[in-house]
Amino acid sequence: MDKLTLRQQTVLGLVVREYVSSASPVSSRVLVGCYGLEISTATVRNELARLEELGYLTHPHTSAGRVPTHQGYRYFVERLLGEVGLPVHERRTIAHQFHQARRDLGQWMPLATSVLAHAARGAALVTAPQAAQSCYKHLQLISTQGRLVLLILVLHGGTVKQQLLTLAEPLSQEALNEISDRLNQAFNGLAADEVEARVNVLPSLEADVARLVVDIMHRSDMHATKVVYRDGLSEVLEQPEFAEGEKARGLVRVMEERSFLETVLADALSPDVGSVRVLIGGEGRWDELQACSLVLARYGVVGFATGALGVVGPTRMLYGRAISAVRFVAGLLSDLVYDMYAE
Amino acid sequence: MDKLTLRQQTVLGLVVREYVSSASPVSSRVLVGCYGLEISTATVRNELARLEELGYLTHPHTSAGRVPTHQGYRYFVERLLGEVGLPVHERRTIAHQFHQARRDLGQWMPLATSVLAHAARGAALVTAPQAAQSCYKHLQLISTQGRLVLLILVLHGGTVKQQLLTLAEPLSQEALNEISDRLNQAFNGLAADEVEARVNVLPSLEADVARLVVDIMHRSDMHATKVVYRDGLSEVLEQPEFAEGEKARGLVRVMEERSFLETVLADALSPDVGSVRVLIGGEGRWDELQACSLVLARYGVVGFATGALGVVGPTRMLYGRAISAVRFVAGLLSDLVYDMYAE
DNA sequence: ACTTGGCACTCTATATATGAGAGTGCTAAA
DNA sequence: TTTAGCACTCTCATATATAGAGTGCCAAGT
Repeated sequence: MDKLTLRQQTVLGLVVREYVSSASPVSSRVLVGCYGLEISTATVRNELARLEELGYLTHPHTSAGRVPTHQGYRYFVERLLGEVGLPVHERRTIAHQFHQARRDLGQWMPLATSVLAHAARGAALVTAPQAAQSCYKHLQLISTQGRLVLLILVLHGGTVKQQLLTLAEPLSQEALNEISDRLNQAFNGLAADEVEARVNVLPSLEADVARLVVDIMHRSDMHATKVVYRDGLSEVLEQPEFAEGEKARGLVRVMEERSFLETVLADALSPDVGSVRVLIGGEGRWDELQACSLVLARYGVVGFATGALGVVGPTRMLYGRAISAVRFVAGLLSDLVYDMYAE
Repeated sequence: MDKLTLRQQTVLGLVVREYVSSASPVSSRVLVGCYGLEISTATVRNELARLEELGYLTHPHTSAGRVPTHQGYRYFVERLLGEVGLPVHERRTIAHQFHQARRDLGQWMPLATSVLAHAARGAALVTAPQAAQSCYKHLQLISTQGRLVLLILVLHGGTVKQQLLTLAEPLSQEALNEISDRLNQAFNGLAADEVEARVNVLPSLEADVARLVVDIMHRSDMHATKVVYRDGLSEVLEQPEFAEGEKARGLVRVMEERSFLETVLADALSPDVGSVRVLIGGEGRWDELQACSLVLARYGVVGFATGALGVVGPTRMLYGRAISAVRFVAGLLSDLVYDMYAE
């Protein structure tokens, strides 16, 4: 695979960079003209032809310049890109935005999504952190009207679940408080199964509530990664590859189809935190992503809670930017998760 | 405005219906052929010309059929549409879906959005209910690590706010529980200002927490209607008016721009619950919506909490469907708000 | 053996012309 | 007031010509 000569690597790198920035097939002339190669266009053409034979480039048609293939992008990302980072001033701006919003948990996910989209110049996807195992923290029953009661369940890590339940007969808020207190005493820090094991020793009403709690916790654990936050789609649609209506529609469909995104994330994401995965053109597994690349990472603390985030763009994407943006935002979110879960 | 003869009304109605279903300009021939009018094409042409003079129809070009103008759609919606309702089996399906999810508060908004999008055949927007005035219900402080504490605040109506705070020195979970209990005793059922008035009589630590609570409640009250849930965008992009890339992009931009949608909702929405507003082609006020119509309604219980919901589609939209879907879903959500807020 | 200038060749994109078809507007008669 | 008839206009699809871009390859040079 690494049979490319140094000059071929240079040429391939230049083709990718030029195509990414210009969006039109790259000719031998601009390669020599704009990048000061010390060789003639004919030589470049020979190299281009060789790179095409090897599968790194293609031709839209006979008299057009070269365009990278998926294999070409992959080689570029893995061997030519080198270590990249977001510019310092951009890192600072982002860190500042997060600092401003740091107290308000409700803002973190939307902010992360929006920031990621802008920094990476693509569409951003972020899922909320998902605990490895739900762990009971606090419960509160709140009377609304008649027999209808609102159950607020706080899990370890700050996840909040809201659920309605209907009592056999109305109870005062005081009575509900007492039940809440007793359950909090009994269940503090327990996992779903441990709560379940203690259900039977409780009086019937409390047992009912506890069963509901177990149910909520189980559901919360089973939930596959669920895509929640999206932003920056219109930025991607500005790209010429989506100028045609049908292409644009395809992308929007993909971005709206939660179950599809979940599958892709689950399939493509490495289980460990910190490493960034690049998925180019669907990697032959997802036709819908033929024209797209994804840059994905997991964030959080393995064993406690993790979430996923990623950037979607055309295959002709600013990989350097996207990768460093994903890495940076993942780091910020991991810090938050660490703060929330560490004891 | 109501100077149209009965026959003109019939013709206008047919043109709108036919154009909505076929998406191509309507000729006098199909009008007579498909709808069994007892008059000749020439007569129809005269009526069409008259309707065009009056501003209800236009011509894309000399030899094309007629297309409704915004004014034409408005007349249709206000005087020709009549009372419409969703088919019974559809109502039943939707009611069933809501019934299934009725206990899980977290599901209501996404479900409402998705259901609305499908029923109305358009893109749906739904905002979470916003209390007229925040009212303290319950607070819980949860220790995470060191001096970092998670504050969970439940407001009347079930809204939950999560916030981080940093203590001057670490406290045990037991100590935090005691503080929570004391504040809950003191503040139960109070509004933000009332909480604020009692801050000074508290010991310093509790006063700090209380000030934060006041801050959260104030922020929650100030928040303008905030668009949160969106679905069905790709359904709208299937429509031929968005086949061209630039048109599609425009729509996506509009749907992604929260602040814009907030403005439109705030401006166009009537303050009372129950009435459905139809906004056609931006009504001259919003150029970005030139090609779109919105069907909007407020839901909830005035004085307690209300939210907004709406459908976005091309001006050539199924107004009857959209209006009845919006009305129906608004009713379901209003019931939920009623359950949550009524005492 | 590699590099390079030169040139024929291919394919796209753009502009232009042409004809069929759709649908109207108008006129004159019922 | 309605209607049949017909000329007129405009679009859309198809065909054709042309300019330009860029390659592939050959033959000569290093």
